[in-house]
Parts: sequence; C-alpha cells; structure tokens
Amino acid sequence: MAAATIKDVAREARVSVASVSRALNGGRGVTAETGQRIREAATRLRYMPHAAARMLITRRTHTVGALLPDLYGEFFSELIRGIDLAARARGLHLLVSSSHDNADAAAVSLRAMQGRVDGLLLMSPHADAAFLHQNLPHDLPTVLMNTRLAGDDYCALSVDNDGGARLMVEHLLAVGHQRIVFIQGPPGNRDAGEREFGFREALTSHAPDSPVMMLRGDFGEESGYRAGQQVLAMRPRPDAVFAANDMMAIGCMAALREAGICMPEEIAVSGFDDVPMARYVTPPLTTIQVHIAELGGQAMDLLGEQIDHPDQVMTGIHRRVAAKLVVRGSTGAAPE
Amino acid sequence: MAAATIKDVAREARVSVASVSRALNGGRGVTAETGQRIREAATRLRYMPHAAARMLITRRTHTVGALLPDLYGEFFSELIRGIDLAARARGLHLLVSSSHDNADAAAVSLRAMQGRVDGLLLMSPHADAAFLHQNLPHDLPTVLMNTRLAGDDYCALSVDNDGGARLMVEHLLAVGHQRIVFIQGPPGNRDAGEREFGFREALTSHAPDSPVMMLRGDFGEESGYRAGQQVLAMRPRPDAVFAANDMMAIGCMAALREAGICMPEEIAVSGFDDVPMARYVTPPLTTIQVHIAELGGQAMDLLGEQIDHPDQVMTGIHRRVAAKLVVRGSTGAAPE
DNA sequence: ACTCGGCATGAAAACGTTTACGTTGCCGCC
DNA sequence: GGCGGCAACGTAAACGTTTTCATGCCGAGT
Repeated sequence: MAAATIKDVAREARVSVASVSRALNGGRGVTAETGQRIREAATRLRYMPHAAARMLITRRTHTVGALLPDLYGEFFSELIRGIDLAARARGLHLLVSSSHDNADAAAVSLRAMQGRVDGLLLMSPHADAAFLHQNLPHDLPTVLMNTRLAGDDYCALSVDNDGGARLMVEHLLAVGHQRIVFIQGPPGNRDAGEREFGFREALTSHAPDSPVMMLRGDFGEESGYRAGQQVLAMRPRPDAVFAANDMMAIGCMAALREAGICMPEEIAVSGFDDVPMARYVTPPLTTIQVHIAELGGQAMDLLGEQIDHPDQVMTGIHRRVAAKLVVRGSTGAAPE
Repeated sequence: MAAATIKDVAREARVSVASVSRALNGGRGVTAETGQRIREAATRLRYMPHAAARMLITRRTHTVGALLPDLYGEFFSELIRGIDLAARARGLHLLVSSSHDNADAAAVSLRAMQGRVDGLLLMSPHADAAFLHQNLPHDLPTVLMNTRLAGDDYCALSVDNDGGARLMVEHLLAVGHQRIVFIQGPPGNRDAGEREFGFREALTSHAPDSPVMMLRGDFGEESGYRAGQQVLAMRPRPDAVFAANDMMAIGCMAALREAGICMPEEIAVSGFDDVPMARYVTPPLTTIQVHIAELGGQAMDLLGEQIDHPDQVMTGIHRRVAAKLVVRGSTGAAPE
C-alpha cells in the first residue's frame, strides 16, 4: 500500500482536505473536537505530508543548498558542521553538493537547485560573475564564501587571512625574530595569496629593514619538508619560519629536526589553520586559528536573513571572520 | 521578474508545454528543428525546471537523505565524503541531517524526509524497531549504518570492529607480547563494545593463559592519559596496551612518556581508527584502519540498488566493511 | 484510392498540497 | 423575526511539471 495522503486522512476523519490541512498546520479555523479527530486519523494512517507537494504550492522548501568544491579534510568538515548547526537553529534542511571538477558540473548542480532550496551557500573556484549570472537561479538568496569575487552583486563572507598573517608577523617580531622566511601556498590559491600578502604588508610596515624571504610550497606536508631543507641552506640563516599552513609547518619541522636544529631556540616555526594535530607535534605549533565552523555559521545566518526578508536589499555585504593567534611552544614564547 | 516556467518557454517557442518537456528531457517525439527552437528559447529565458514540481509528478527526487547523529570530527567527515562520492556517481543529491539529541527530534527529521528523498541512510542511536516503524516513511528504501538493530527488516552495514580487534590481538601476540591491557570505550557505545568483544575473544582463543585486563575509558584523550597512569601502577606491568580508539592511545602514550617509559621497548601501545594524527605521534601508532569513506560508499551503493530495483527484496542484507591492521613503530614491529 | 501505421504535436489529467473564496449555520442584537 | 456577523467547513483553483490520450498529417502498402 502506498503512503497515506491528505485525502486519505480527510476520508478517515470525514472532513475535507482543507480542514485536514488547517488542523495539522495552523490549528485555526477548526473546532477543537474536529481537530482532535483529524489528528487521530493522521497518526492512525501514519500520515506524513509530501514535502514536494508542499514545496510546490508554498514556494518554500525549508532547505538550503551548500555547493562546495570538495568534502575532504577537516576544513570542510568544520565548515559543514557550522552550516548545519546554524541551519538547524533556523529549522532548515541542508542539501550538500560537492566535487565540481569542472565548471560544467558545477553549472548542472547549480541549476538542479532551482525549486529545491530557499537559498544557496556557494564556495566554488568556478564562480565568476558570468558563470553565476548564467546558472544561478536568479532571485535566489545566495551567500558566497571565500570567493575572489568581491563584487557588489552578492553577499560574501571570507576568512581574514591578511589579518591573521599580520598577527603572526607581529608576534614573531615581538618575541625577537628578525629574519622571517615565508613558505608559500599553491600559486593561484586565494587563501595562500592573502596570507602572503598579509605577511609582506606586516613586514614592510613593522620591520621595513627585514629582508622579505620566500620559499615555494603547495600546502602539502612534503613541500614543507623540502622548504625546511632549503631553510637549512640559507645564509645567513633565518631565525623564524612562517608557513602558509600548518601541514607545511609540520613538514618543515621534520626537516629541521632531522638536521639537529633545536626549535624554537635556533629557529622558530609557525603555521596557519590550527589543525588538531598542531598541538601534538613537538614542540607544539604556534599558529593562527580560524574558526571555520563560525565561517559556515555566519554565512548561514546571513543567508537566513536574506531568506526571511527577501525584499531587504543585502547584496554587497562582505564580512570577514576573524583569525586568532594561538601561541604555543614552537615560537619560543610559551615553552609550556 | 519571477523565474521562467515551462509555460514561458512554450510560449516563447510557440509550442505546447508538452513539447517543451519532451524536447528538454527525452528529446524523442519532437522534430530536430522544433527541438532546437525549444532549447534556444529555454536558454534565452534561462529556464531551469522546478525541482519540486518534477518530484511531485515523477515520484522521484534524485535525492537521498543521510540522518547522522552528529557531523563533528573526522569520522563523519569521511563518512559523508564516501556517501557523497557514491551518490554523485549515481546522479543523486545528498540531504544531510544531524544532531538529533533526542528521539523526538530524530522523528521530526525522519518524517520531514517524506517526499523529499528517494532513500535513506540512517545512523541513529534512537533507531529501534518501534521507532522506525512509527516514523520511517514505509516503502522508502533504507540502509542502516552501524546500528545495533540487526533485524531482518532492513538493510544494514557496519564496521567489522570484532575482526579489527582480533587482528590487533594477533599482531601483539605475534610480536611477543603476552600481558595485554585493553582500554575500554564509553559504556553503551556499540563500536566500543564490539572492539572489546573482539579483544576478549581473540585473547581467549589464541592465548588462553594470558590474563584479561581492562581499564575504563571514554574515547577521550584525557581518559587515555588516566588509563596510562593506571598502567604504570599495575604489577606485574603489562607489556602492551590496546586502546579502543586512537585518541585514548595517544593520551596513554603521553602518560607513559612522562614516566620515562620507552615505547615500544618497555610497553607497546596500539589504537583503533587510524586517525590522521596516528602517524605523527612518536613513536608512530600501530592501529586498525577502518575505511570510513568505504562504509559510506557501500551503504550508498546498497541504497542505490534498492532505489533502482524497488521490487527486488533486499531486506535482511547485512554487510560489514573490513578493518585493516596498520603496523607502525609503537608496537615495535616496524621501528622505521 | 483507401487504409493503416507511425510520428509530431496539443489538450488535459494527474501528482498532493495550501489557500482564497463561498456556503452554511449559529448567535446576538435591533 | 429579520439581519448582520462570525466561525467552521467545503469547493475549487493554483503551483509546474510529466504523461496519457487524442488528433492530424504524411508515406507506404494493398
């Protein structure tokens, strides 16, 4: 037997479908007695309203979509968790979609969202203005995350990479390091670029005499290891390393340790991200903590506001979530 | 202006809505020329079919729901990734729902799935038979994950915790350890219980003379640390520790190291899960790897089969995903 | 030439809800 | 007693699709 519909309930309770709808939703416009009878009939038949039918007539899906480039790793795990928490608080379901290797796949996913979600959380490398204009169901509330598209047409939200990098440079300078070398992330990566930018800026503004030293990396632990070997070869030797992310910092520490270098006495090492592992390496890694879940949560909140107040113009809002300095042993400041 | 509907496209292309539907879906039953005209009109109007309307008439949502107890941590991250990958391969969207602290919240989430998904992936502590019977939209394909409900009414899939634990015991015995102490997980936890069961079973069957030693834990690092301190006090001292998960093993190692114990020479330590951190602690942790993503992927595949062949009876199928022994330095076998 | 079959197309029903509107009955007030 | 108003309830339209059925057309087979 197929699932019970509202008609079955109506027949069972000997009322019209309209009354069933009223009794089960608002509860108004129906006698307490009939309401009772209807609810009993509903539970007896195990009636569950058909979401699609409701979406169609109501124009509300109570669902938000999240288009992400990937789901792998701690970053996205935290991001989704933050989104889910905030969505749940607003009574919204979460439709996730990921791994859009190419722009076409992303377009298909985007278009499939039409009529399926009330709003969209979007983080995609393919999301340029033309792409969005072509594929985004227009008049669909949307919040962009960590996008390079800083245009005024959409809401956006991203991590304060610049600020975080500045914090780290200031910390390293404050504890007495002068010759700081930066290990870059993959070229073209937005986060990596912003972190490098913050590093350069802070260095030139706070210590204009310090040399600006760069090493290549790709966010992988291996590349950090190779960078560490290069650090060893540099003369005069740097007294601090600032890696664009934690994994590279950890790789770098491995290379330095193998060479018998004492950290933080001879060289301080620092990273960015505060991955869980950061506190477990020896010495514990000084790093920049970005509250990823908060990024997701704030994006969701922003989206929720847009959904609840569709007429209110909110495009052009661009928020940044703060990054926090976490001092541990690897920079010598807190030898705990 | 509102989003374009199929009617708008029909008017623009001067055909009926039926022809538009045919042209855009099957492509059959329509002239190449008219088809072309319709597609042009569709792109011109940026037409995207309304998913809800399509779900309603088609009775297919091309979406699966995943009800999980939580989203926090690496386990669920991997699980979702595996599910997503398999779902994507089948052209299915993924609706996630989590954090059902109580049975009522879980029931609400379950019922909300009606008409929203084609199938359900369910992992919930509240999922007993009565609960499911009351709240699960019946005739909805469902796969249970890591459930204690081994009934024949549903498909189920879970991690081979017993087997994994047996593998570890066999390994520890093989490298010469006799006095193995087990650090338990939280009471009532299914995974923890199965691992303990496997440990006991393997020990009594392979080394009936060895004492069965247990310490309390709760999967947290702290509890592992405390267990480590208790290990130090035991006389005669155990020569191996098998923690029910990696985080406790790591905590235990910290306690042992503080006491100046050499691992693995004096005491071997092993865990379960193979968290990313396991290879970074010193010495690297011997552990059991469970391919979580595969758990999700296989569950999704099973669900996909059920969805594609609704008449084919598949209830009662119960699969286990294999656990693999990963030998590292902490048990002395591979001092790499 | 007439029929038959196939093919392109359109009209309309159907999916399960919500909701605007109409109808009924009741109560109170003049 | 008539009338207005209000509350409960039913009828039917609407949402945007897909799909079944009917229609008309054209070509081929007899």
